[in-house]
Amino acid sequence: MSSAADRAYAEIRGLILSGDASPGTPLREEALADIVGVSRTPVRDALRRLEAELYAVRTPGGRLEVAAWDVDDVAEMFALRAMLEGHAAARAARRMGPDVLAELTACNAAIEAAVAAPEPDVARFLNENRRFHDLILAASASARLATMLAGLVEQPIVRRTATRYDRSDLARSAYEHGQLIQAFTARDGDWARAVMTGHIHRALHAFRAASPSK
Amino acid sequence: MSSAADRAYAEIRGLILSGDASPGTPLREEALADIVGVSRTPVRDALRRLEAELYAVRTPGGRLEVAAWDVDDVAEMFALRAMLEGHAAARAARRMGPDVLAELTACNAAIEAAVAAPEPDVARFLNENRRFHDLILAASASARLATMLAGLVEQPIVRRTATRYDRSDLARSAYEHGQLIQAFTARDGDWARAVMTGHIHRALHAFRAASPSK
DNA sequence: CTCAACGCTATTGTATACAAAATTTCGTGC
DNA sequence: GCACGAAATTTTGTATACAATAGCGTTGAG
Repeated sequence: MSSAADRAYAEIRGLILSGDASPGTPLREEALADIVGVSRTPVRDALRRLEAELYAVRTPGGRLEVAAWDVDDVAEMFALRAMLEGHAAARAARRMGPDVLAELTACNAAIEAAVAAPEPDVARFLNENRRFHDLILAASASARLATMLAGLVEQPIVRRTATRYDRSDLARSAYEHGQLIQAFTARDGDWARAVMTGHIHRALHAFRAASPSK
Repeated sequence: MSSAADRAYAEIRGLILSGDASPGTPLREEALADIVGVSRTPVRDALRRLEAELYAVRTPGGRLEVAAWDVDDVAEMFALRAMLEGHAAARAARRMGPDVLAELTACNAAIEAAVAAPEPDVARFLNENRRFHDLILAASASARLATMLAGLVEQPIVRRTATRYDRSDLARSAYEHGQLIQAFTARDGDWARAVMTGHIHRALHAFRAASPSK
């Protein structure tokens, strides 16, 4: 795909998620173009994507600024993720082939290894966890689901949640993945949906517990 | 908002939904710019939106063409709508104020009037039906839900479904709306979700029944 | 001193020109 | 006649210039 527009997207998104651009900060095309080192055109493309994903919101006059995500917004994102990933798991269960099943099993073995290490390897946990969920999403074979979930799975939020996990939380996560694999093996969509929904909801509550207010 | 880009979006979307641009038709920026009567820039904006909403898909080489929606895709859209609008109804039930409740009641009265007419007024039914669902979506107070549902509620599909309805189907639809209002009055989110989910699923089956194959 | 109206500036929207990439077509060798 | 490759053409990506519009400050009157 396009290089300049993608770099602009990644860079601006990084500015927002890192907090360098705090909520309410105006997102001016020319200023961002200078920062990224490209012209306004690819920056505009990037801003449109960020707007569609609600990283940026439009002021009455048509200007863009960094969106403010409060705790409720994040909770809503988790709730939507729980529904959509649950749906993805149900679809995947009906479509799962032995090859994907083997990949998932290997992936979760890596997760368990990361958890079982003397000092839990959180970075590896996160990478493999992401891969696990991506495999299921791919197996669900729904382009629409993939598009909708793209803007919903915030690695920075997942990370903030996971870094609050102690070893037992991480182990529980791996255990739930194991249950998912069982549900896939049994081709039981309802079971897979239930496990996945619970899986995400537990993450929500871990995030909530780690949040300051409310 | 921007005028040229919006007109381009509406016009190209119209070409796709009307069938004038059949699935697989290449969407070339310059040709579309000539058709709409604007330059490539707003056309590009429009195409990006259409791509995000999966009206257009990208070929390996980065070119865009009209997406092919088969029956399964439409069924998936209904399934996602059922989940998301069910969620919206549940949220709305917890947030519903007496003013919105009154609007919904009036709106459904208009729907019942359209159904009860000697010759059912399908156009009015569709308009008020859309308004009914929009009111609930607004009451759910979730910008993210609104964004996700925007590309999912295809009026042309809703129309194709509704035009297959006989009077009893239309009446059933109005009845289900009445149940929703009851659930909102009782502030019962679970009830509202259940009714809304069923409401959409019934529409899916009406659509399926009217579809040629499968 | 306050408020409103005007003009200026900043910012986005649109058009066009140019660069890069991909596809197609034509030619050449086997 | 077919396959491979290179050039030409088409198409998209990027940059820049221009137009339109919203926001803001200033100035003047009441």
